Amino acid sequence: MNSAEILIIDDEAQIRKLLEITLESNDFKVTQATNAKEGLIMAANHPPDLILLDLGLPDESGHSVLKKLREWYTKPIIILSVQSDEEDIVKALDSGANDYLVKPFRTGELLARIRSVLRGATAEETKQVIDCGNFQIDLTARTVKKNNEIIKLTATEYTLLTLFAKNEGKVLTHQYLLKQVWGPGYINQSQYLRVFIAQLRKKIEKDPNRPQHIITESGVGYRFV
Amino acid sequence: MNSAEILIIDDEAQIRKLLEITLESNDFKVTQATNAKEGLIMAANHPPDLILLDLGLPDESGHSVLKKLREWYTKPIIILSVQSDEEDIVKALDSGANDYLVKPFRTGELLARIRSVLRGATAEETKQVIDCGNFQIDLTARTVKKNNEIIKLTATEYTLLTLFAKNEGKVLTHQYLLKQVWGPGYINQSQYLRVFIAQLRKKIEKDPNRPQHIITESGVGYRFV
DNA sequence: AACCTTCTTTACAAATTCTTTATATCCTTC
DNA sequence: GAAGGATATAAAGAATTTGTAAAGAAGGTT
Repeated sequence: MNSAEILIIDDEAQIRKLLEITLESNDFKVTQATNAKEGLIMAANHPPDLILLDLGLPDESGHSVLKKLREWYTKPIIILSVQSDEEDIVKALDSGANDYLVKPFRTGELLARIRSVLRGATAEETKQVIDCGNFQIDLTARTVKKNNEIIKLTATEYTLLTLFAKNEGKVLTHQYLLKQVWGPGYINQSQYLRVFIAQLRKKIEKDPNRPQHIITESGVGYRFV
Repeated sequence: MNSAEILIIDDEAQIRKLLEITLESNDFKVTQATNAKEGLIMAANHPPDLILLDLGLPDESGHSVLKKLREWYTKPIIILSVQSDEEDIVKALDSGANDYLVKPFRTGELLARIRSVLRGATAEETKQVIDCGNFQIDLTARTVKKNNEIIKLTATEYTLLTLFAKNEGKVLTHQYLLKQVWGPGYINQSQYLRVFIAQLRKKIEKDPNRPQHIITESGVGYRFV
């Protein structure tokens, strides 16, 4: 769900390992560079959503790397540095860094600061949409669209449809469907199912008489394709 | 050249004076509030470009003030606090603060961090007005206009409407709406919702009998389009 | 104190959805 | 191709949910 990509540019193996574990356990995708040259190449080849940059690199000044990155890279850059001098912090922030943490840093705070700077950048939420060709189910908005028009479904119809969509290709027995949608006490009310299947087909199928999505498996249940 | 307006919310006169001198000598325009209540009113009456918020206010928790501000205020907020606990920092950043400085802070660093967050804010278009075609919601002014005329909405109606506007297209359940607008203890008071939905529709819909914005999703909740 | 605004509660009307019934259609098996 | 069970569909009435008006309560203002 998170899956933002973070590039770590740091020469200390210990720090890189710590960051890797911390970030990956928080659903971030992590790539790593051990020096300035490598970092700049990796950032250019595959621009990440955020860069964690150490100022104390062996081959080039961190401030210089920051300036080079900011010539084209517009997404957030957070500086990690052992230097706590005001001069360094001001210089880094004025060169385009979004934040500056002094090592050793607290991982919880780092994560919060990462979330904070990413908030502005990745404002769009990941939509969960199931595409069924003929129509689409938007799970976050809880709507079903057909030809870009919202189809009105009752609560029960929607529950039934999402149950099908989440088990595409599988045969769902009458008992299972009745139990999931209406509850365990309704496993004998097969007529409910027939009524609601008919209503659903009327709403989503092109030709309800020849259903292409909700297929009946006679004597067993229904299958969604 | 700068002239960005900064609101200081802090009860310590010394800090306020220090900030005032520092900021004004750097071409910022400064306004001040000495407690939470005053701060919220000043921010609402004349929204500044940035807010410096002290967490240790006498009349209300700083975290609470931050949350109230973030309900409508989209520009940068920097926290100044004597608290250096990770818990406080994470909580503040996750509540929408853009940065967090521990007192005593270095003025040069503060200025650099102010420049940093202002840089991002001006780059992004801070959308303060939500256009719903038929009418517009001005989040900074806390007003709703229809045909360029201001519609009078009560506080509750406004909260409900902005909640809808911020989640356009999504179905919001009764429970969610009740929890967000009235609080967790009210999730069973669906009648409140019906009354206020009716009032809102009367005010914003062309034909309240045939709502085009607030759509009811029977058995589930409402959807705003 | 009288007034105004807003919130809360009540009562009933209207709309929607669910359940049931009735009947038609399909499919399998002999 | 006929019989019988399973499935499909329409339409009714029953039940639930939602909409609306309006009265009472609470709080703030003049």
